[in-house]
Amino acid sequence: MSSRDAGRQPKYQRIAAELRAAVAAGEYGPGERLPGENDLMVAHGVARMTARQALGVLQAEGIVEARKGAGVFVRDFKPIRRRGIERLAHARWGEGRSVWEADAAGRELLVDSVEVSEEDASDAIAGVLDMAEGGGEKVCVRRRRYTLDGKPVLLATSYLPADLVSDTPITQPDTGPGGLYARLADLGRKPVRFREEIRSRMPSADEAERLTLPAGVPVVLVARTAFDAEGAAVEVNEMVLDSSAYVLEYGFEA
Amino acid sequence: MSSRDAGRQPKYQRIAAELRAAVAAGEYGPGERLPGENDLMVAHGVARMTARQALGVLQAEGIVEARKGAGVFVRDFKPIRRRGIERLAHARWGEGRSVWEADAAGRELLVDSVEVSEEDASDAIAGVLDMAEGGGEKVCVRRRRYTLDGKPVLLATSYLPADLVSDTPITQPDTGPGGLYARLADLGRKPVRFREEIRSRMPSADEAERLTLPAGVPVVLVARTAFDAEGAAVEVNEMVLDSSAYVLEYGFEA
DNA sequence: TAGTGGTCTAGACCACGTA
DNA sequence: ACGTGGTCTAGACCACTAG
Repeated sequence: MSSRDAGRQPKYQRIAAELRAAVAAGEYGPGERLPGENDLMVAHGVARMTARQALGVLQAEGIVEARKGAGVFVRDFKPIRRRGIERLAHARWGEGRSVWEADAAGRELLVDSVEVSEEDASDAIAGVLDMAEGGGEKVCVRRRRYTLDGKPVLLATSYLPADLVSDTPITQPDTGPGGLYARLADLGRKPVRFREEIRSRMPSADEAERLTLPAGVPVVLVARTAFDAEGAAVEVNEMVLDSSAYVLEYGFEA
Repeated sequence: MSSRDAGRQPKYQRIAAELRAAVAAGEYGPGERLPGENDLMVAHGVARMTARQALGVLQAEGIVEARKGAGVFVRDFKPIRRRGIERLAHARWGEGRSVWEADAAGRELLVDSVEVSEEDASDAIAGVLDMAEGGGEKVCVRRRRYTLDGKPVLLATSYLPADLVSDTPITQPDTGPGGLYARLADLGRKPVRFREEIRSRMPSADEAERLTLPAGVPVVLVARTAFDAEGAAVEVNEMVLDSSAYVLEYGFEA
């Protein structure tokens, strides 16, 4: 460190803190450009790598996004709401205003790509899904990607027992009116109960690419298991969500 | 770049990919030490900052954790399960057990610190909570931190209308048997319905410190609103969870 | 005490976006 | 064409942890 230490904090942390405060104070609004590496070098009298490190802190925090050749910009947060109840049932839940705003108004969630294949079940899937006796460990795998206003926001992978769904539209890209669950109903295996397990972590390199995630944006993992009237697990759907695009909502009674 | 480009990828990405694969293949198990900066410099013939950058990638992905003066180690993932339904069933909290103690599966989840105060409601909270007419915008705020096996994993902040809970144990650090919701029941405002909103992002510097989070670990935010029999929102609980410590679970019917 | 990661410098060349 | 962020080098000193 060259001259003063300024409160026992590393220079790059001080610079980061200053920028963070400025963003929080609204000096730089969503989408606006921050001082770049060169600006910070001059303003604080530091080397390029130090200015870079300061900006790296804000990127890792998800506050800011760097665009090559353009600059560093304040990120925006406009999620959509995904309701655990409503989307799979008709019951209306939770009147009253919500804590986080999430407007889906006028924005389109579309399937971007569909891929269907038959594969050997992983141990994790085989352990959850109720496979028929002697039916092997084959599963029908449906991989889809969803985009919101053109931006990919969700990767979904469904697993179903292969012998259950063979020779049905479920093995086709287009499952027909009502979708997957309507076809399961046709088979007399209509899902009536669901369990969703949720966690979060940083994306793998592959996930970051397929969701076009900038640095500092985690993914939310939702694993949904669908049970039929007999309590058999007929489908497992593993979803990977862009955490900056979604607010999940669940309701339940005491 | 000095000699070969090796597939259009930056050196540090190649090194990171190699280490990532090695970890995935089990060459380095949870808790084990990876090659350090010096090792990578020698092995790949790169400068210190480049080796550092490679390790930085794995840290940002949450795969690995650096310990000053010791080395870089593979991180472990041992979450506990938090069930949305069972934990609030009145069969549990109605009879002397508080909400959070309910699911310490073998491991101990303890309250680390409690802080109670009366504050002006933020716009977000005031918009959600049903405040009495003319009762002002004051809210009772209860801040708690929970630790699991000594490690902080959850920050919880409850907001309740101040005029509703004044002169009750809710304004005390210890709310008594059955906890907060039992006291609301005493007031004839027993919560009967709940809504939980969930999102995820990287922690603020403050959150990272209070949860002792290493780099590359996001937080999960859970905002729970409790409604009484009249449908009035009597409590909002904003929680910040260490994402590596929790799996959330919800169940519902079609 | 020896080795580790953390911070920092002062240069360099590149690919990219915007104008 | 110019400025931007992205990558990289070859040094340096420090604080911390472990043996």
